[in-house]
Formats: sequence, structure tokens, C-alpha cells
Amino acid sequence: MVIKLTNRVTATDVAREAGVSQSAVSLVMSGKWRGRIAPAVADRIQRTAANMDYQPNLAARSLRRGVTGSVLLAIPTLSNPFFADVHSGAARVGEAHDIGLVVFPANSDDDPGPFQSPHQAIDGVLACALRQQDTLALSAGLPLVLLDDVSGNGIPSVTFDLDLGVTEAIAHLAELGHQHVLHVRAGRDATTFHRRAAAFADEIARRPGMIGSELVCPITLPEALDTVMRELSRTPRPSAVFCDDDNLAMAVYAAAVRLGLTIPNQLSVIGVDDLPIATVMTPPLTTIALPAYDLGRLGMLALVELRQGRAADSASLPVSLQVRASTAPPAVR
Amino acid sequence: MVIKLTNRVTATDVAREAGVSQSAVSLVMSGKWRGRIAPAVADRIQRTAANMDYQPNLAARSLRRGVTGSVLLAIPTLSNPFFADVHSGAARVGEAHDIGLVVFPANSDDDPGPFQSPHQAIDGVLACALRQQDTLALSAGLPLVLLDDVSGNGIPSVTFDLDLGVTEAIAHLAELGHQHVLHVRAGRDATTFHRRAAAFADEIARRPGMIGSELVCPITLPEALDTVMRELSRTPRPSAVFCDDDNLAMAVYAAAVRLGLTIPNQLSVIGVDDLPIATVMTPPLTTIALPAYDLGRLGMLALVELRQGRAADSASLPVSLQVRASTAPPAVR
DNA sequence: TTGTAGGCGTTATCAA
DNA sequence: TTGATAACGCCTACAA
Repeated sequence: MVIKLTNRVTATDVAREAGVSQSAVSLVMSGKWRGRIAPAVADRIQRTAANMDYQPNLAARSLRRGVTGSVLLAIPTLSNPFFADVHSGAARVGEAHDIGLVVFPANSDDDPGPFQSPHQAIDGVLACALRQQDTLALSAGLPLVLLDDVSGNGIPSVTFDLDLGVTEAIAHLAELGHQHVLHVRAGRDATTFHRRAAAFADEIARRPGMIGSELVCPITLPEALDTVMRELSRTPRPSAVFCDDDNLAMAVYAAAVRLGLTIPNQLSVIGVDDLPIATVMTPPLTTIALPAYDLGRLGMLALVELRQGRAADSASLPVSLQVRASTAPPAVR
Repeated sequence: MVIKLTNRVTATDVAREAGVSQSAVSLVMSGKWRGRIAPAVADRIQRTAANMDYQPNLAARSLRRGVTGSVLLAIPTLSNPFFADVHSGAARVGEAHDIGLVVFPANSDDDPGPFQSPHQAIDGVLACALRQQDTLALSAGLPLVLLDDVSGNGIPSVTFDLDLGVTEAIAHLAELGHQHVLHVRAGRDATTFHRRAAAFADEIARRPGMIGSELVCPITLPEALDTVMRELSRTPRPSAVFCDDDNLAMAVYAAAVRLGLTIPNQLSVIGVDDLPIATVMTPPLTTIALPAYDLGRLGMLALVELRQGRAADSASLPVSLQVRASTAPPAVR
């Protein structure tokens, strides 16, 4: 015996109680009664509904309207605080448009394969830095906006000016006098990380005398630590490290301590994201700040456009290098 | 012009295409055709449906069945990796029961007030360490299971043996010779933190010669750092700190460095959660490991019971102190 | 200004 | 084994 949500109070019940027609209740509940229902009656209906704790059945409403009023924010993992701000931004905009926002971690990186997804129980998908196959599987024909991701297929997207950010970061290191920079790449298959790698390579190539190397790193912290430690134990050692995100920078910090390298004197470190943790690290982390909140905000805005049948254009958000204490001139050897 | 999801292919379309009745399609799609539809026909229907990319309309199905097949995992914040494991556990069980799981951050701590929630678009709620009013607002009469939380009202819950964990932690400190322990409390209104505080106070009281003090701390990292720094600057200084979670321990680490206190020699630190970060911190953090995955798993199991009209009993999960390098005998003064 | 009726796509019942 | 048919609860023309 499965409990049915059907036993709830319906609009008809409210109508009977308030002595009006069911459609009157419907009109009032959906807020379209102006000029169709007497204010006094509308008021009575509203009070009755509140009394009876009436909530319109969303399934019925969706069926009738052909729209559910909620969208999915799909993210690669729940374990990165970065997405909290993305969610806030998107949720805020959603709120203004009566759109509920719900989060779905599409962690197909994990062993268990993708979890069951609420396919058409939603009107649209905000896909944030997912692997391409996950994005496709999730959206399945629904209005879709890509966050921190792009596709060649004209799907609207909101991205960061990562190229500029990387340029700024490398320029910062170059000015300090660094010549050998290691790029600690996130070992996750997402466009954004490929772009970062390309930007890094380009930027290094543009600067004669600078050499870059690359280390692909698991994004799980303990494994990242091991990987980084192995790399930094080798010679020649880079004098600076550019990390794909602040969590990886954490791993680099840990590796540095264990190897007896002091940051920033023996090793400069730059991250990406500017998570809250960046200011608390020792020393405070120089990092490329990504406007996560705006990413979510503009993404939801674009999705709203899409939902209304209008074209949504893509946007790119400026980033900024936050110079803190993890970068300094390299030690003279 | 709002795009309607209605333009999708319906069961009737599939039926027409496959030359069968619509109900046959329905039967096959819901997997209840055994003994009612000829296998050959069922197979044809399945292939036709796949060809036409038919997906049953969830709104219609929910309306008819009175059940949506998805539940909500409500968490206080997206920015704590702890909840990632809770989600994994719950999602895994949900999968086995064809229940989709979706995450909702009920961050009513933030300025903007609670975001719009997908009220009856769901069958049940797993509320994890929320404030009471948030839990109530979200569940609104739906089947509800509390995670890491309890209520006096007989709502089924899954919790941790926090008392035992705290006892173990304090015993560990006592054995090392600590006499003055500071409890860094999470400044968030949730039952679990109240329980931790009570357990801490009780445990200290039980041990003659030990004194405890308490510091309520914002859970946002930079603010936590400030608060802890102020507290640790005062004298007498505790020789050990028990933190409500690993993030707060992070803040304590940062404060210690800034104050020139070495961990563990001048300050021992214990956390709660055993996040991945705990092993990467310097020194690795001694912490009470909480089985987050099992929390989610048992919670979903209980919710499944509830959904089927059976009573669900509450459970309490064992925790274990992971002794690492952040605790040591206090320095002699 | 109010009420009536039709239908959204499914599932379940029942007769064929 | 199959095919009509009646709900599920709501929204919205349209009639009163």
C-alpha cells in the first residue's frame, strides 16, 4: 500500500467549503482573478484555502500547463563549495520568475554510474562544467544552458574569461621572475579544464624563456596530494605552480610542507576559484577569482529567455587575479 | 509564448505507430505487461518507443499514480563536502527503488530568505541537519526522515552516536594530559550542534580537574578565523580545541599559524566529520569520523518504508575517533 | 462577475 | 490477451 499524495485537499474541497465554484478557486490560486472575481470573494477563497492548508497539486498543474516551474542545476559534484554560489545566483533569479531550482549531482565520475535523473519533471537544465555525455543525458531535449562550458552546437552558455585570467596569472609570475611553471590540471573531463590547459600552454609559449610543464591530478584531495608530492620531488623543480582550482592548491600546500618547501619563497602557488578557504590558507592564496554567483544568475536568466521561446545569447564573465601571499619572486639558487 | 513540453511524443503516438492500443503501450512502459501482453508485441512496442524517443510524461504519471517517484534531500548548505557522501548513500538506495533524488539547499541563514521549494513535486523529504523551521516548511505534511537531527514528535530519524564520539575525543585529550579544552561551536541553529555542545559540557563536567570553555563561531571561514584568533589571543589559553567540524578546525589551524602557535605542541585540535581535507591538513587532523554515506543510505531506506505505509524506526550510527597528528600532550609551561 | 465543461497524458478497471 | 473508458486535479475558453 503506497501512500498516495492524492488524499490532500483539492481545489474542489476549497470551493465547496467557501461556497464558490472550483474555477474561482483556481483563478484565485494562480493569481489571475483581477477583474474576474469579486475582491471580497477572492479574499474569502484565499482565507479558506489557507485554513484548509490547500496547496495546488503540482502534478495536475504541470500536466495542464505543460510546464513544471522548476529547473535543474546539474553539477559535477556536491563536494566543491564553488557551486554553492552558482546555486545562489541561479536560485535568486529563479525566485523572481517563480521557478524552483533543484540541484542534481551528476557524478558519473564515481564508480556507481549516473544516478536516476528526474527527466521531464523539469522545464530546463543548467549544466555546470559537466562532462559532455552527462550534459546530453540530462538535458534530453530540454531547454539547456551551459555554465562554465561551451559546445559547438549553438547551445547558449555562460563562461568565464579564463584566457584573460590565465594571462594575468602567468604575467604575474613572469613579473616576479619565474621561469618554470607547473600546471596542476584537474583530472576531470570538462571543457573548462581543457580551456585552462590550452590557455596555459599558449601563454607560456608566448613568453620566450619561460617553460611550462603539466601534471594531471585526481581531484580527490588525498590522491592529489600523493600525485603532487611525487611530481615536486623530481628535479628540476618548478618555482611556481598554477593550479586548476583552489582545492588542488590545497594539495600543493600540503605537498610543499611535507617536502620542506616554503610557500611562497621556494614555491609560488596560484589557484583558481577564490573559494572562502583561499584567504584562510597559510599563506593566503593568490588565485583567479571566478564570479560564481553571476555565473548562476546569468545562466538562469538565459534559461528564462529560452523558456519563453526567445533566443538566449551567451555571455562571458570577467575574472580577476587576487594577489595574496602565495606568490613571490623565486629563491635564487 | 511559453514553450510547452506538451509537444512531446505521447503513448498514443507510439500506439498508433506500433499498431496496438494505447493501454498496451502503457502496460509495457511501466513494466507490468508480464502475462498481459504477448512478448512479441511487447518487444515491438519497446522498439517503437525507443525509436520515437518516447518518454512517459511524468506529470501525467504522477497525477494518475499520486506519487512522483522523487524525493528531496534538503541540506543546510551546498558548501560542505560532508553532504556529498550523504547524497551518495541516499541516491544509491533510491536508485534501487526507482526513486530519483534531488538536492535542495535550504540556506535560510543567507540573507535572501528560503528559496522557492518544489513542494508536492516530491514524495518525501530527507532533511539533513536543518533548522527546525526549515524542516517544517519543507516537508509540509510529506513523509519525512530526519538526518543527523531529532525531534520530539516521533519523526523517524537517523543520527550519529555523537555522545560516544565526544566522550572518546575528550578521553583522548584527557589521556594526553590536557586540562583546559575549548569547544569551538558552529554558529548554526541545528539540533546536532546543540547535542555536541551538551555532550561536551557533560563530558567535561564528569572529569574532575578538567575545565571547558566555549566559543560560538560563524561557519563562514574568514569570519571563523577572526573569531578564533580573538579567542586564542586571550589568557589563559586552552591547550586543546574541540571543533564542531573540520572546517572550523581549518580556521583554528589558520589562527594558530597567525598567532605563532604550533599544532599539536602548543595547541591540540580535534575536529568532527573526517572530510577528505582532514588528511591533507598540516598536521593531519585528529577528528571524529562520521559515516555520512550510511546516514544517507539508512535515511533513504527509512523513507522507503514510510512511503510504503510501514513504520520506519530510527537508527543511530557509530562514529570513530581518527587519531592523527593534531593532538599531542600539552607543552609544559 | 460567475459557473460549466473539456482536456492535458497516464494508469487502472472492466468488458470483450 | 486486448481495447475502450473513466478518473487523477487543475486551468481556461466560453457560456450564462
